[in-house]
Amino acid sequence: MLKKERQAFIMHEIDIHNKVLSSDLSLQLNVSEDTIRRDLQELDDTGILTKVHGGALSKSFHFTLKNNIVYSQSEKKSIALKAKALISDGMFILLSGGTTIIELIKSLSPDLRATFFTVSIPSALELLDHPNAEVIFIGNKLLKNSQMSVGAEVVQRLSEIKFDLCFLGTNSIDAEQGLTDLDLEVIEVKRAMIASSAKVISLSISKKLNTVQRMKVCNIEEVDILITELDPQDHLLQPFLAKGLTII
Amino acid sequence: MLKKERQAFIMHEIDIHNKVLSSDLSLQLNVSEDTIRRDLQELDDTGILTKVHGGALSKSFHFTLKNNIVYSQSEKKSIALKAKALISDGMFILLSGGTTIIELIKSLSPDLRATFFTVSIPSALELLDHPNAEVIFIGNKLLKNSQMSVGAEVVQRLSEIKFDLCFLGTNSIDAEQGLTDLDLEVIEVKRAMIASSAKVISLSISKKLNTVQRMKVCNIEEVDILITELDPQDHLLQPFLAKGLTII
DNA sequence: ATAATAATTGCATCTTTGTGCAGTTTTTTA
DNA sequence: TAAAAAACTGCACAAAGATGCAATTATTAT
Repeated sequence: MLKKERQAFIMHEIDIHNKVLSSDLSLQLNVSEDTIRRDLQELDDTGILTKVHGGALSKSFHFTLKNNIVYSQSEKKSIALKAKALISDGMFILLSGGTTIIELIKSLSPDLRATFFTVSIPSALELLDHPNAEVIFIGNKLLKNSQMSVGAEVVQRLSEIKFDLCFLGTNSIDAEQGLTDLDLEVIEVKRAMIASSAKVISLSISKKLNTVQRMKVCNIEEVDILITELDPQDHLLQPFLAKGLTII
Repeated sequence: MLKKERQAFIMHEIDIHNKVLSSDLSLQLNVSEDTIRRDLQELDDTGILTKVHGGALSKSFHFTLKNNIVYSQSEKKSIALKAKALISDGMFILLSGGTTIIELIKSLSPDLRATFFTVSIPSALELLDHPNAEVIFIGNKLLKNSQMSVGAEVVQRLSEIKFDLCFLGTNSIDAEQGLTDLDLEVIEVKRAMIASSAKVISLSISKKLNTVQRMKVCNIEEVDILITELDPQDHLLQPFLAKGLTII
């Protein structure tokens, strides 16, 4: 294969995915990573992509990244690590949206082979970066703000599948009021998610504990496991323990 | 064999494969690689191919690489503007993935009120930025590379809805071979998209015209309208006109 | 037709380019 | 902060390219 061909392939990949990994390209094109790095350097020199540690980004993507630098919160990372331990090979796992869930996906071992279902586009995109995850998006009408699908069609599809684990990036959780949320359509979907799952796990940073929104999703008893960044002995968690939840 | 004959053969190979290797040509034409190199140099001087280390590339191929960002973008914009004119309020519109489709979505008037269906995540995300579009994602298993959903479930859902317009960002379109693509699962979905739509519109930048991939999606007659950045009188488009397509 | 001239081609030689590898340094991650 | 991943550097070697030269082939003029 000609060098220019290889570089055209790299640009093609960049067009599609907005990013490339040196390691992937090395495998796909059957040349050493050094060669890929040299190609990326050349392409960067001509200015049509931006080389970064590990690979390269499209010019436009790099621009957007620079404009919203996200400091990924250490609390969410700590929650993600605890949640990860519950997942094993072969499971059917249902994921909601939310930054905590994104952290969980990022922290997954690349070797994990499981089937992930989600109704959230950001979660789906993050899952697609995982080399061995089977990703299934339950689609229908999309909400503009939350970028998740809602509606009867979604509820129906969810009811047809039995999931091992359901991870909810929870907005508001309270020992008395249970899970609550803002949007009627979101609530319907969350209820369906909970109903179809053997174990429901709520991921909540501590400041979301004991907060209540307008509309009820379900009672606290429907949640099996609550994961926060706090120590399980923390006094904030005692009401949930009393309700029979497992705290991690 | 005359020099001109040899060079004609080289150009023929370039037309078919978009590239040639000096070593291959040397064997096929039974002359030394030096001679081939001199031929390629001459052809490069006249500007009808681009000589590179190891062989030569077709102009269009090289063009793609060199001007990836700026130029092909403007072609796609021109296509998007022509396509936009076909859309009006209240329509049910089905969109594939691809950068040309993204351009189309970006160019839509903010006042337009229509319902958009898609199987492509990038298209869905772009649609969500439109203030008045109703966005419906037909979800199922997601392909890692193309970020689109595939599978029987998708085909089934598509078959249940009747769309006014279907815009396909076409990979390969040929007057004789029709639409072709690389991936079996993608083909199944595209077929279902075409079957459920009153009008099928193919958006193709000119360099995708008269190219063929491994697997057939449908005959050219199934496509109603072909939109390119070229003038409808362009000779490249005559074969499609002859097949009864509307050219814009 | 044929000699003179010009163009084409292959080969030998030297130069440049492309690629992988080993050792070291930098960056990222746990 | 230590271990792992990625990057960089210099080097070796193979592949491809350039160039001058001689042999062959084609073209032109007489």
